[in-house]
Amino acid sequence: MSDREAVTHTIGELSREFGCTPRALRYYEALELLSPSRRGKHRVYSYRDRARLRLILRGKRLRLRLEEIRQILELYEPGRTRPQDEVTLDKYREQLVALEAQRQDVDDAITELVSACDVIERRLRTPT
Amino acid sequence: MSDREAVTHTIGELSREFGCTPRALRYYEALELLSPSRRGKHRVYSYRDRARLRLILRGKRLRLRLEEIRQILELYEPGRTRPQDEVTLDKYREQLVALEAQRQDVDDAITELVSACDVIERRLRTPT
DNA sequence: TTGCTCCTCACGTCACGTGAGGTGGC
DNA sequence: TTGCTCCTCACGTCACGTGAGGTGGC
Repeated sequence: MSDREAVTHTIGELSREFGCTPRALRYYEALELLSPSRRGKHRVYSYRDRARLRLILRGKRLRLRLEEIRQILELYEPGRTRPQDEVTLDKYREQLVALEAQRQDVDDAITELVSACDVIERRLRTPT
Repeated sequence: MSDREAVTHTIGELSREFGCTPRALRYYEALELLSPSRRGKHRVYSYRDRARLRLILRGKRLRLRLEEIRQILELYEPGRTRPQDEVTLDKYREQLVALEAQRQDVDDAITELVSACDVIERRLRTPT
């Protein structure tokens, strides 16, 4: 067993390292995204759990839903094969379409807000 | 009483016209964003209610929270005055900052997704 | 009588936040 | 004994979606 595999973490350590709350880690466990072992009642996170958490948070940055992240994690369990890569690629491309729509949305909102601000500013400048 | 003031709407008409569900209109009422009168138990929406709904949906396009929308609607009840305009302007500017952060977020996610797709595509092209 | 629209609960969704109350080892 | 970190419920948040079961007028 290499050193790397022997390293374990508490829930506090991991949440501090990745900037999330312990509650979030427990929630990921409830959704079966993580399954740390126990020492008594306390959770013990292995090197592999830590790697999975990194992937989970990456998925969140990509704005995937936890359920989608769970499916992707499942795919990468035994060893990568082409069909698994293709499934992941499909999910990513779908998400890309969704994100581009979202960007358009936000851009529209910004445009609308800027002109709304203009209207009010103009009104404030007109004498009473 | 002008024609315009005499026009009323059912919940079904309004939700169809604005592309939202009846449930949403009832929810806005529960939050006191709308307060239609009643004919028996049925809701009757006046011209003014309709105008408020338009403002609500505009706020949603601007990605404001319903509670914030409620505050803005309150400001415009009796007649506009400078302080009210200034409060609205402040809210809008805050929201603009939030939206710009969100756009950056989405852009980052898109960039990350595109390169994640690249990695997988490259792997798929390499022979087994 | 059948359809349609409307009504009021009230639970479900999503990703946690936030106490409450308790345990265990330094 | 005091602090600290951990634990398990379990309710709250936000903006509705989704039945369930019932009413009223054409």
